[in-house]
Amino acid sequence: MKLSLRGEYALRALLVLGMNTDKEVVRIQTISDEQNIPKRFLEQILNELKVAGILESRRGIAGGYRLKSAPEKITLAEVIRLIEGPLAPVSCVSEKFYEKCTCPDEAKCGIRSVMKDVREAIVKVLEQVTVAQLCDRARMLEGQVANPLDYVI
Amino acid sequence: MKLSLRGEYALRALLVLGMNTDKEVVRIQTISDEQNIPKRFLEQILNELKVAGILESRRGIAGGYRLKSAPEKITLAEVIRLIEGPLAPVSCVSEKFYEKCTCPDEAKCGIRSVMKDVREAIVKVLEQVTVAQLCDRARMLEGQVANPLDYVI
DNA sequence: GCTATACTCTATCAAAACAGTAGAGTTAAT
DNA sequence: ATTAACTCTACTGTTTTGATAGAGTATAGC
Ligand code: FES
Ligand code: FES
Repeated sequence: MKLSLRGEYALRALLVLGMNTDKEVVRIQTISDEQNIPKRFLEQILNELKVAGILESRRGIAGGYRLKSAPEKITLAEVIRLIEGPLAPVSCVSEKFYEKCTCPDEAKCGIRSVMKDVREAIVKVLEQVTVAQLCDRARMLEGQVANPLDYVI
Repeated sequence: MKLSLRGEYALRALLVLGMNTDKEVVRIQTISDEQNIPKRFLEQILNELKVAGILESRRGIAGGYRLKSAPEKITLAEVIRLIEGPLAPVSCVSEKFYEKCTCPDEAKCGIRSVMKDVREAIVKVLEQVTVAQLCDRARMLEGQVANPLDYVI
């Protein structure tokens, strides 16, 4: 049930980019330093996110990456699906990456029934949370109030 | 976020054993046939479940496996934790298998905050569902009413 | 006691996934 | 022109996964 490091790195990079939407672009080196991610490995991941249309880049000496669309538009679910594949614990309950499994009868499978619930629980969280919210949480944890409205009774 | 085949096989074997609590024991061969699981692979898995105290076995010509405790006592969470390890998507939010990750500051990590929610969602399902309930679902899907009480208004 | 059959234990193995490294190439600001 | 950044493709070592193999041990039934 684990996320690969590749996936974790992708999310952590997006967090950095989300925190720096004021800047034109952020360099790979900066993200790499800030998050302890091997630079050459991170290059691949960011490029993959770019090809997928989540990031855009500028090349050359003042180059770097930035989010292509608003941080509110990018859900963690889509990022993880892109990097990792299915969110579902077994492929036979996956919506986007369905594959039938070796069970004799999918329609009567108790495991499948439970795993559907698990998938739904996971998806519910990850499709709701956007990069913007990820950043809000990070700001909150740093003691900076992200949104004062949260504290109005 | 995927379960390995090993874990899936374990659950499917437990489903069969749960459906056959009336019998003294069930042979590996029977489970293997019923669920399309490679027999020699399944042997290892069942033995692992036995060593962990979830199953018990009888050897010899009338041998086989059965659940050691009541199907209501065995949760899917404990089985998956045994076979697969952590339920959490990243190790830094795992309760039973905690390991710190490469993030610069765990306490201020937005990813970690979200992944905690995901872990909780997964655990909520898998710690609630027992082998008994797994069997109920399977019976339900087969059109047999598992428990007539469910239909009393 | 013998035998057939089932579980037990350890080892091995091929293929895939994972995590990372390397190098040559392209772009663009100065 | 230079330099510092992204780009693209390939490779490599390690670990995990999904098995398979073989020798050994227990037991029911004759
Ligand atoms: S686990 Fe996929 S159908 Fe049974
Ligand atoms: S993901 Fe583990 S602390 Fe950031």
